[in-house]
Amino acid sequence: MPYSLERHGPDRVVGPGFHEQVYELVKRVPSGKVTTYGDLAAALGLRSVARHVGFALAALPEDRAEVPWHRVINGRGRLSSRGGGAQSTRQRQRLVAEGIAVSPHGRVVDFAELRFDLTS
DNA sequence: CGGCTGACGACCT
DNA sequence: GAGGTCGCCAGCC
Repeated sequence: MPYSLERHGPDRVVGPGFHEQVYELVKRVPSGKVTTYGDLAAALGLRSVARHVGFALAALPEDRAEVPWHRVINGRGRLSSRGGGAQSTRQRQRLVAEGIAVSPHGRVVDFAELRFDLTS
């Protein structure tokens, strides 16, 4: 079973604990820059919770527009959002709108240089 | 308390 | 590059 709002409704995942910490961290990523699930996890002090960072973003409600979730990609510099393809397309368009080039394969061009240092 | 599920990552073939 | 395996652990039944 994939993620569903039925089980992980906004009022259940937003607010307490982990998810909210992830959102606060993502909000620090400036326009034109990107970060990774692993970096966010490391910034939270738990390298191993990268998967949960992804899960937290998957559970991000539509009304949390202040959280730039589209700037979060995986450690290999690729877009990995699911949301049934449409979400991935939206992420791509938002990145391009910020001046970030994305290859046909979904890889962020010059990923290493656009990668935002969360610890700075 | 036990089991399940992953927007991941490191590593291997 | 393209697949597969395994470890990780918070939040939800």
